[in-house]
Amino acid sequence: MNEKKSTLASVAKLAGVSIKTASRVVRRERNVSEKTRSNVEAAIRKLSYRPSIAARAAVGTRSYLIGLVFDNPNSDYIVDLLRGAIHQAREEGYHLIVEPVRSQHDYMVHDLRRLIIQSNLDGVLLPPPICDSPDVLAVLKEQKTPYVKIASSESFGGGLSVGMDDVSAAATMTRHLADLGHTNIGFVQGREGTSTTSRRLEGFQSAMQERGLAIKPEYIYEGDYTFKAGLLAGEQFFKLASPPSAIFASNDEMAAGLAMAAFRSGRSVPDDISIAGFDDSPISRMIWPPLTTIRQPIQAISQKAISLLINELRQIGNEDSVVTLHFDLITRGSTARLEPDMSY
Amino acid sequence: MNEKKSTLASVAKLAGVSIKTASRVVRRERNVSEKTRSNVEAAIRKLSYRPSIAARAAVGTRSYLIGLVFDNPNSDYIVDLLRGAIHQAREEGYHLIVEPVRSQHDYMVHDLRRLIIQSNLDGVLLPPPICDSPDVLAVLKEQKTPYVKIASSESFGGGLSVGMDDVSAAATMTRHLADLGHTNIGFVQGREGTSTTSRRLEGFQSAMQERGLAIKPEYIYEGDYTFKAGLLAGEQFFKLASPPSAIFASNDEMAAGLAMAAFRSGRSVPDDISIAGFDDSPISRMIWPPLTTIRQPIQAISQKAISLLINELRQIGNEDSVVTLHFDLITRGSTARLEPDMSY
DNA sequence: CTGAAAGCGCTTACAG
DNA sequence: CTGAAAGCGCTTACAG
Repeated sequence: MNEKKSTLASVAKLAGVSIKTASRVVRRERNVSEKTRSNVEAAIRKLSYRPSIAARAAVGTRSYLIGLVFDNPNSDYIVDLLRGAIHQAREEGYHLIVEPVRSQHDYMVHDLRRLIIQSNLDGVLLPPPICDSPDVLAVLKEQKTPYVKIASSESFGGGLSVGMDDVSAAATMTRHLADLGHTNIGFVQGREGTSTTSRRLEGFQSAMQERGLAIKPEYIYEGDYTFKAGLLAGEQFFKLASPPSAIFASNDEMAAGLAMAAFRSGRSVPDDISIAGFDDSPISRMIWPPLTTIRQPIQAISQKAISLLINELRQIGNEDSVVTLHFDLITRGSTARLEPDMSY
Repeated sequence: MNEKKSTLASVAKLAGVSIKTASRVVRRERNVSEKTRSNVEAAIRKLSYRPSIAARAAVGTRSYLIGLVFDNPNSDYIVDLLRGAIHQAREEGYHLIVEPVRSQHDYMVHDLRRLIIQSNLDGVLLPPPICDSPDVLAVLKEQKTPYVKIASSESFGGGLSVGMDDVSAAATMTRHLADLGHTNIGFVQGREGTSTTSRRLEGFQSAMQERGLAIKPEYIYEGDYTFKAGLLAGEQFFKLASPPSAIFASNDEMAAGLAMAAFRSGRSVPDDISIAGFDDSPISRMIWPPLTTIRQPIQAISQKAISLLINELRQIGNEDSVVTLHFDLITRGSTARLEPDMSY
């Protein structure tokens, strides 16, 4: 109950060494004898000592502050990212400074520069889409501030990067639908110009080819990641003489739109039509039946990103500057085996 | 471009005063002559000086760190709260430490205590539902850490509190439906036991009475804030011999479920049935037609909350310890005037 | 491998 | 109304 903050001095005293030596152990420097190290470590444990970030930062060279700069309309994504990043940062003795920006505004670059200087940020975490902003990367380079990009398009701008394999995830979903017996599979694309859009399409196409299934032009709809695009895609598909028996949308919102279109045309999901999404966003569980989808390990991604960044700051370095993490196929009620008597 | 961090010493030098006096101006203390003050303020502006939070914190008494502790599944709400809080905190020279917790876990209280001690938090911001946790309030009181509750149920636990008038918001929405000519108005409640649920019901009831409209028991459905509850509510309403011509759901997800039920029963929104939600959450714009709803000034609420908290920390004090902010009625496509020939 | 000294940018008592 | 001094908890050179 009566916890009190312990200091480096108290640790040093308990271990019978100088403050400097205690500091060396805390900071995992070399040149400490094994015996001294274990003595100090025992004292640290006993006093449950954690270095004061404030004092460290006061010294000047480092702030032990990492910025999470975001301009992303998807709050669920951001909060998940935040959870992973906070956890890892705290683990390594860093604080996280969250900064929401509006990338379309001119003063965004100015604000960012000010934030970096003012708060003396050691490094910055860059989720999409801001990770693909040349202006932002230019400021970071000008300020010589290290950064990690999350799910960036390719190796744009260099630097550290953590992401997921969209191509193989989309291929996995496509194979799932094929495995359920579907051969007429529709696909709804995301917004043109974003890297996920083309990579998810690529995964769909490669799996279709792999299974020897035809990709009919009328089964591909150019969407934009909105519910309404899914609704329109569904209306168009269901007007066809022979509509697809399964549709894979590039995200969950469009899949929800497809489900709405299905209901409006009197079709039942998944009995009459299987629908699959991507992202495992909350809407995938908000509608009925819930959506089969792809889950990204968002927290793991941001944890890894922080970890790469801190290794860089400590000049430990990283084996790979680009890390790709795995995804999960989540099967729920919106997809089902194609019943032979249902096909026309 | 070549900005550099300016220090209190540089400000003092430029203004021709001691560091201590410069500090007094920065901290808005009394006992500084008008002339000296304006000199120092000019120097501050010229050097665009901002105090180093780290150095301040190193001194010990204050950390200039405010914790935002949350356990809320609604990410959009949290991110909005975050925007307002970050903005205001930065404005006042504070940093925000974000801490996601899981209130059902036993170690949550332990983690919170540790966070407060470790990071030496000056104060804490408590959004719902954690603002109603007796355990959390107990830790805060034990640590003598000031806090502000957001949208707390009544004056539970004392302390500072900022929220919105749910009763009057629900009444406003009900009047809107009555003004459109609806007399048979259904209502879908939220989850039993939460304070918003009873307050929104209360607002509905009082406005109905005010307009002399009957509240039929079969027009009230006990929901739980989920999409599915809205779906089930709709199915039940539409089975009635004379269903309502307008339905007001206690949140947007349930309203979206109602819309889905309407479509499935072959009804058109808003021509056959008007539907209204509450919260102005993203789903209200994700479905078609978009929902008429109530918008809470979430960012303004968290700004005000931070401002109250900091006044408390500075021992300036606040006029009111409980602040209620206003809401907006957002009319969109899901509600329409009741056409005489449509009523049966 | 270990330590005594100086200093980070600020604030808190204490004087005048 | 204003200032010189001491110190916050740590780190960075510099010695030995």
